Amino acid sequence: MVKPIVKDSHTRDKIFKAATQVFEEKGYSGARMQEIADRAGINKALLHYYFRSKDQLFMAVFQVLISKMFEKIFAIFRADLSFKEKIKLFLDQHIDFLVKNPKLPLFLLNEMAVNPTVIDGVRESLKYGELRDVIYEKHAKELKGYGIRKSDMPQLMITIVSMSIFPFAAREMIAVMIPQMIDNRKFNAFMEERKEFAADFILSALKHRKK
Amino acid sequence: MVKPIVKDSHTRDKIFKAATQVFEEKGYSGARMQEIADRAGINKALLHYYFRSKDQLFMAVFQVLISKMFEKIFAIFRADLSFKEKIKLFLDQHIDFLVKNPKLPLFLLNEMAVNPTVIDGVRESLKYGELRDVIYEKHAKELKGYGIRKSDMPQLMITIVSMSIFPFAAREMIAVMIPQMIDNRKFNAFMEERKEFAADFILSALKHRKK
DNA sequence: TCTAATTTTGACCAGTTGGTTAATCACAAT
DNA sequence: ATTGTGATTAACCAACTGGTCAAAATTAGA
Repeated sequence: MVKPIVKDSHTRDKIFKAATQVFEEKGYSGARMQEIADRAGINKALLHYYFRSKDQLFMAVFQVLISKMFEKIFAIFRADLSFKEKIKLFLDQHIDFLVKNPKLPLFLLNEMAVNPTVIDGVRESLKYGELRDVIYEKHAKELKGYGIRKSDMPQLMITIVSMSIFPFAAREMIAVMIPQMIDNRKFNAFMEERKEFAADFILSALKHRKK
Repeated sequence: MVKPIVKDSHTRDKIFKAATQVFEEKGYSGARMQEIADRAGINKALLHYYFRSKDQLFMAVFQVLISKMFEKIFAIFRADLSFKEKIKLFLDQHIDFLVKNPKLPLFLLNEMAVNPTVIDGVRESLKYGELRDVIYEKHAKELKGYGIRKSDMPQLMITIVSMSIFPFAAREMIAVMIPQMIDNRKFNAFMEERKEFAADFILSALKHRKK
């Protein structure tokens, strides 16, 4: 039998999945190697056999997760559509994605804030500068019609992205303030509703913008 | 000399401030009692003299911070102004507040997500249900004119609040994607700009809303 | 089947962490 | 000065945590 390029991918995978869960739930400093081992159904020593240290395991997980998140966002904005259509597509697809990965936003934002070192390992996957220019060039006419200058792009992009991300990051706070939102199905229904609400909101804002 | 009601408030205060700093920076599980003691310039044992345990110290800090945050938000929305004016006032004052407390949003959101127990200790300070109704009743006419039904209020309120909070929660991610934002002054200028941008954005969206 | 490499485990270790304790210090009241 | 009280400290401890290691189990190849 051919020697596999990576060590037994079955066990490695179980570890990786367990680690992803635990890190997302508890964050780096709250996560325990023992718990990851338990959830993977293996010995703690085996964890260090596949991933030398907690840091290395964490970085492996973090890199995959942040790539997942950004690939999704970038792919949508790179598509060949009008800006208006892109906004709709973005809200639709990104909210679908986040419903399946509800803990992702807060996990990524928090780890980056608490330990900015993690950023060095992923700077490459996040070259947005290029994208921002591409977006503006591509839609210059449409956006100018809305009174959006190139210098307004950061404000606009952050606003759009926050529409989908923020409710997930603020999940618990929302649950406290609107008790029926504690129920996952209710919250997901709220996010389903939000696809249309946010698209209408953004497009109306753009159409009617002063200046 | 009169016996003070609370133990020496000077030391207690130094501890509380140091704890606030450390918890905000590292989160509960990343914070170390030793570091808090060091920053307060005292012995670690003295920490436990004033606050029995890490949990107790944390809850004290957490409660004060979450109250600070919500009092600010609630106070503004309770004011006697038109909805339009409230939005402007909110963005103005809340962004000013967050510029002075930039780590607050992510800290609160994350701790609530990682350890939902903390919520029990502060449910009282967060009775929003009442407020939502008050807001809608008070501005029913104005909001109906914008095509906002009572059932849309959560979508709208979350959108408004995210305008100020999200950029602070996503501070590091923004810094990665827009390198000049690494500079604090640039970021704060961006948030200053955002006051007007967000107000225009929201009000235009409302005015021009379909349905 | 035998052997060598790989995978998995239990036991163990050193450093860290929250927390305790008994002693000391500062100081106000007698 | 003495005494009593609260504030502060150094030293210490038990539990936890990431990580190691040598031995055992499994697997693949000759």
